[in-house]
Amino acid sequence: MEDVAERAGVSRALVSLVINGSPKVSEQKRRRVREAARALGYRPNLMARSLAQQRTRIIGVLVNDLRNPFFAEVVEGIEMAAESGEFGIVVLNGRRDRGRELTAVETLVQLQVEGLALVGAQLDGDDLDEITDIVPTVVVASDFGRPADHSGADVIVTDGRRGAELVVEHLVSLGHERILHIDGADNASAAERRQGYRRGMEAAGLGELVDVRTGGDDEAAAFAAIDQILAEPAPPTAVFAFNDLLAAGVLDRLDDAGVAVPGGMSLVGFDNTFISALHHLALTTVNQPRLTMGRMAVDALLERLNDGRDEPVRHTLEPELVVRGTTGPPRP
Amino acid sequence: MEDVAERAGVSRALVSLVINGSPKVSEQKRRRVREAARALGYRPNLMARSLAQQRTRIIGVLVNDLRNPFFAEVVEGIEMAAESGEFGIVVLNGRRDRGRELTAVETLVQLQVEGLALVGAQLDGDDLDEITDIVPTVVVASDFGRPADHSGADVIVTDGRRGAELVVEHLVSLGHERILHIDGADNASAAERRQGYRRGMEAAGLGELVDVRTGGDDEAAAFAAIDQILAEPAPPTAVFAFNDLLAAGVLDRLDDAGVAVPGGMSLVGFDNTFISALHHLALTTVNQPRLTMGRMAVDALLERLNDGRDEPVRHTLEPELVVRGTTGPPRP
DNA sequence: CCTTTGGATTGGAGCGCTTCAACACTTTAT
DNA sequence: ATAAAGTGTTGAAGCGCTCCAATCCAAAGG
Repeated sequence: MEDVAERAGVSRALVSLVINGSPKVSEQKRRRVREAARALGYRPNLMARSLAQQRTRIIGVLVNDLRNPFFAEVVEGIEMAAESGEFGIVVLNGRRDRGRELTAVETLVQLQVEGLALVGAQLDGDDLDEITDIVPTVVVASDFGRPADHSGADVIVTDGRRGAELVVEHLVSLGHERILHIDGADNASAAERRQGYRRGMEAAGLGELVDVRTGGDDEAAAFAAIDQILAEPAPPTAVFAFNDLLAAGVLDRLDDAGVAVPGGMSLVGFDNTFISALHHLALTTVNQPRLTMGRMAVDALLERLNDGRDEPVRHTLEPELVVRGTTGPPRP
Repeated sequence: MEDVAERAGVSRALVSLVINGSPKVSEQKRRRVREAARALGYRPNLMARSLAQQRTRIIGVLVNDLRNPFFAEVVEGIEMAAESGEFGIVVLNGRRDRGRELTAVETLVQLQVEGLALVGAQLDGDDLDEITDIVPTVVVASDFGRPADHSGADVIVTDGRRGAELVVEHLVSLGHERILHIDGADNASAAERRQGYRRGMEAAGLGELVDVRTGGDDEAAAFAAIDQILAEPAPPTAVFAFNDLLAAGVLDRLDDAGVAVPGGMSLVGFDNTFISALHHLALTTVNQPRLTMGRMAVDALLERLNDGRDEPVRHTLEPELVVRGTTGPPRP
């Protein structure tokens, strides 16, 4: 910067003004500075600028698992919204590990991000409380189920309970009774969907038949559960899997076992990722508006940063059942 | 930091030493500083630290498209390797747009990243030359086809030419002759695969039948091409798609058109993403060792940063044909 | 001709940290 | 006892930038 100033025959302060597009600089000097900067290949040091300015214009994003297309799309939504709000984002990958998530958050905080978006985080409520004290936070696509007044974080979720209910209703309307749920284990949104499943079953008078098995959040997690289920005397006629990835695993395993879908077993996923739309899977699933969720997350953050809101908000989006080819009437 | 120093009754310099784990600090003061820091909830400002230290220990990662599981996994490989090299990474998403990639690189450079990994970048050779002058760069999973001495960037690729040849060889060995290629349009690794396809066809004496159609890099891009192909008098008996995503689109469209796979048409993808492994697709494809690519990319960067290497290296990994269920003998 | 006004420019302090030379104490060797 | 050699600790400079108050200058007003 020093060099640029010298070459342009002005002070460092003036260079700063030009770089930041201040209106109160004469055309002539502006040109000279611009030119000098180009000639010297000058690029401002973002670190120094942030330090001096006492702000970074960065939103930190912690994502549970980048490989899951669902999260990847939420992140894209966040990115696009941040961009139009003149913010950059820094994405860190928790890789499904709470410890890693914690250090990732620490890194982001030290990076002085102005806001934090936790996408599908595994953190627990206490972690969240601590974080919220430090930096404006929005939780996306996972629910810590805290009373609104307890945690300071904003929450953007699709109603997982309702989504699960829709699934059960759909299956019941097809005539299913033995509907089993392979859950997301300790995944952040697993509890809600479990609950929705239960309520749906009870509402249909099927409370006795509630059956939840431990799954996880990828294809592999489905294998053990399915093997076990098929070995039992009275297997279910329908399986509701925690998410599309898990459902894909279920589908594979059923295929291995020679069980036709939906002829021998109906199957439903969750998330409506592009995978479920592939014709060869044609997975019945529940849609979550991913881009919208990302956008709303950023909006929530910006309201805090720009408009000074400081009570937490919670936006619950409506899930939508997407019926494709993996659900049908139960086998006789 | 000031406050911590005061509370612990020491100088700011000492606090710095403690934070950075210097061995030359007495146990007593170390404890006092630690305690004061905890009590005050002190966290070092990474920006200030980087500024003072004149290094960031950050590797910038620019990725072509986060939604493509292939890239997401390469990024995971990079992340894991960076972590063990005591580096952090910052991931920016180019979203398949050269302009956005350019500004992303600019952002990363201003962030003072110490190294840059371009994953599947769309940038052209001149862009790359400029970037290379500024920061150590490694190009992953895309090839600018520059002579080694021309660009200063390291390159980590799977041999796309060879991969495409393997595909053609496989199809030819099954008896196919009318093998068509739906390419990746102007995607960074499209040219290599096109070339491999051509060479494979020529080597098999099928030079006359070379037929390349414009595709892209996701499912949607396949539709137009397939519709057109099926409308022609003598459709091919096999299609080699640029990547798995595109192949999935082809599969869908063939399905719509009532063409059986592989009975009526054989199909091959590229990348061996988890999608191709789903039993219901069971896509024959070409594997790229994604995690290894990520690791090698970081290694290349670290050699430059830590060991001072400064001539570019190029690592070409061997592709591997993965035969699944979408390829078989041609229809009669 | 002198004062006012207002826009353009600049000096310098300060952002939170690291680092290095210098200093203050101990301990050990002489 | 004194010098030499460690150990721990600190003051202050400096990293690259921003931004405020101060200054400068030219045009306008009296």
